[in-house]
Amino acid sequence: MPSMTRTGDHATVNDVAALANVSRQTVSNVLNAPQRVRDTTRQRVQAAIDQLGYRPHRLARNLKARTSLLLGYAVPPATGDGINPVLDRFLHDLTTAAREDGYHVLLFTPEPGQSEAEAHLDLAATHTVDGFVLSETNYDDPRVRALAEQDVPFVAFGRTGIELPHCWVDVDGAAGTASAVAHLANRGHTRIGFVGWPHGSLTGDERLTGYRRGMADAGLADDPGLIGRAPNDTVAAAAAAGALLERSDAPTAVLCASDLLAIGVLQEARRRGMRVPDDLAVVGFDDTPVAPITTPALTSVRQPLASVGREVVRLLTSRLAGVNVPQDGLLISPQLVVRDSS
Amino acid sequence: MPSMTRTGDHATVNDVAALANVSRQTVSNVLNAPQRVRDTTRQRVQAAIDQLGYRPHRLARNLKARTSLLLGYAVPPATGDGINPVLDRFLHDLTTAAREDGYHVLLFTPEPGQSEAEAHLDLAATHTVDGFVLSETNYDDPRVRALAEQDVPFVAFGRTGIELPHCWVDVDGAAGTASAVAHLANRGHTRIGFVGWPHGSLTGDERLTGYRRGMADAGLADDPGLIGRAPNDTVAAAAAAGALLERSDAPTAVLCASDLLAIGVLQEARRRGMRVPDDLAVVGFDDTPVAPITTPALTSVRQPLASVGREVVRLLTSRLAGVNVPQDGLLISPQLVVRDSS
DNA sequence: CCCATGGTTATGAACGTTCAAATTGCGTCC
DNA sequence: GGACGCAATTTGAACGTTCATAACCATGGG
Repeated sequence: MPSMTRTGDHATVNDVAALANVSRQTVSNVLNAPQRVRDTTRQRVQAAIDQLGYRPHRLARNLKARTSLLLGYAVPPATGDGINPVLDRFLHDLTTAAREDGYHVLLFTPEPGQSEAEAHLDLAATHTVDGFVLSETNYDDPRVRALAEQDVPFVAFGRTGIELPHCWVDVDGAAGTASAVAHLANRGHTRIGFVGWPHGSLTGDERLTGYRRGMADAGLADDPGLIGRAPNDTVAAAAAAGALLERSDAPTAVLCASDLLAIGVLQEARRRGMRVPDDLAVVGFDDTPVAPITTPALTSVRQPLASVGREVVRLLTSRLAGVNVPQDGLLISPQLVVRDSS
Repeated sequence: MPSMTRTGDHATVNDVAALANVSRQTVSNVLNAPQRVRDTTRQRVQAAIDQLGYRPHRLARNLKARTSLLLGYAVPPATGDGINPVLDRFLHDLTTAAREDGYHVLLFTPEPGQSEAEAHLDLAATHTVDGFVLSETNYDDPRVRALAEQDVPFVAFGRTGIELPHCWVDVDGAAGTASAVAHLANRGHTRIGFVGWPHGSLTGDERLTGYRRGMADAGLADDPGLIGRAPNDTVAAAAAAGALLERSDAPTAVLCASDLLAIGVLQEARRRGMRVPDDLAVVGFDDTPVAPITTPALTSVRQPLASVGREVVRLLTSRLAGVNVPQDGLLISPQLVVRDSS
């Protein structure tokens, strides 16, 4: 059995110092700068540490060091329907990357009646966290504006179009859709449709832009009649797909701005008795966990969330460590995962 | 424009005290016990607080109060395939409930080479968190054993079979599958199959138990030939379902231990040209976000994750506040969500 | 006139750690 | 042999807050 006793409350540097007959500072040095301590003393102190099961008190250490070693992340409000592409995998990667740099992740939500931006500023002002990771940004994101104005360290996963200098990391959605179009063109498709979100979403606009670029690159006509829009649910997507498929010059392939939209398109194809991919090829975006288990398995553009998480944390912790990080963006290319639907 | 200046570093109680011509303790009282301070003084201090934009320093306050006001949660390792039923929704509810009680959630993962249990003990010993929330427990969970032995406050979402006194909250999986069987029996099914996980999972065994109880309650025979087992992926589930459907006395309905298994069963049914629910009814478990978007939409047993999160946090914070919480369990009944597959 | 009273404010200490500077120990060089 | 240099260790102070206690100050009663 281990010698750890746990008499109730925990030992402090002073307890260790008393037991080892040294000063508290020497105990501190054994832990933080062992080369400053003579070997014989170090061993004596270490024995005392082991005997008492001493662990330094994080709050005390951090207060002195004026750092919390915490990165704040506002857990996004649950998006009623649909599969959140981010939370699932991203948080794990974020947490792991943070640990590698000596940080932990603090989750929070705004108080009732408090905006997201206010909640962030509040945690920064009280020194609860050292910096923030943002996700699911959009045009003119108020969080980015507020934090950038107040010089609070943060890195955003996603762009905002805001001119204030700030760090962001994003997946190159345009490159993703463009490569999906190229893939479909290679398969011989010449009429490739697109089902995207309504106007006003930066991510959505990016993905549409990439689609257009991909069409141009493949030498295909940019026909507005090939483009449908729907909010992010399957029913709306099915309706939008239906409208495209009604046309005399209906597309033989449909690229979607999300997996959820793609599932709606798959449902509409099945309803019409069309076989996928023979009669209609379908490609999604995000490569959510459902993509491999749709029927047929969905070809989708995979977001490299692990890389994003690592880069976001690396940029943020570098800045927190005083490194002069360039306050601009980093684009990471996604990768097309080809399955049975295309 | 606001008067907040942010000259760089933040103001402290001493700065406010100096500006308001009072002692630091009076400033503290204005914030924590306003009734002790004369109105005129209080207003003068408040004006100074506003002018300097003073916010108390969390670390300092918590060090003095000997509490971190953090609840630790180990973000579960990403389950390669499949949809994690927990992380998505549960974390949001957990965070919100924690905030209501004045706490935040701290995410972490074990260091390489460190067990989950060790990682928990480490954070407790360094006073990084005040307590833990566990999820995805199983028989004889080493985390529960370690934390209970060391008297570290925690509440588990899920049972473990461990005899040491400890708090847990769980969804009554047996009640869930039993009610699903009742539902299927009401629909006229007499041969109801079950596709569950391999032996050795407490959650899985519970759900099987409930299935058996439901069959007995409905006066149906407990036929081992109606029970299939598969690891939690669609391919294995399809194979298991195939085996059941090959039998001469094949089931007309199949209840599954998870939505993912149910999706595999749906795929197998489709492969065989069976119509759901007419030729085969299928019911899942967890009501993951994919359930509404399968074809046909999947009937599933919904876990009341919001309630679980609230209860878990309430129990934990009560214990942390010194309330003598009974160290035992709380079972919450899930609710069947009937959709098109049954 | 002095002291008790009770409300209000101020002071010292402490939470547990580490930084900066002071002190000790000890071999070495002139 | 004493001053010097260097390594090892100790001491005082500080991080920003709050607790416990002391001091202050009017007011009213004996």
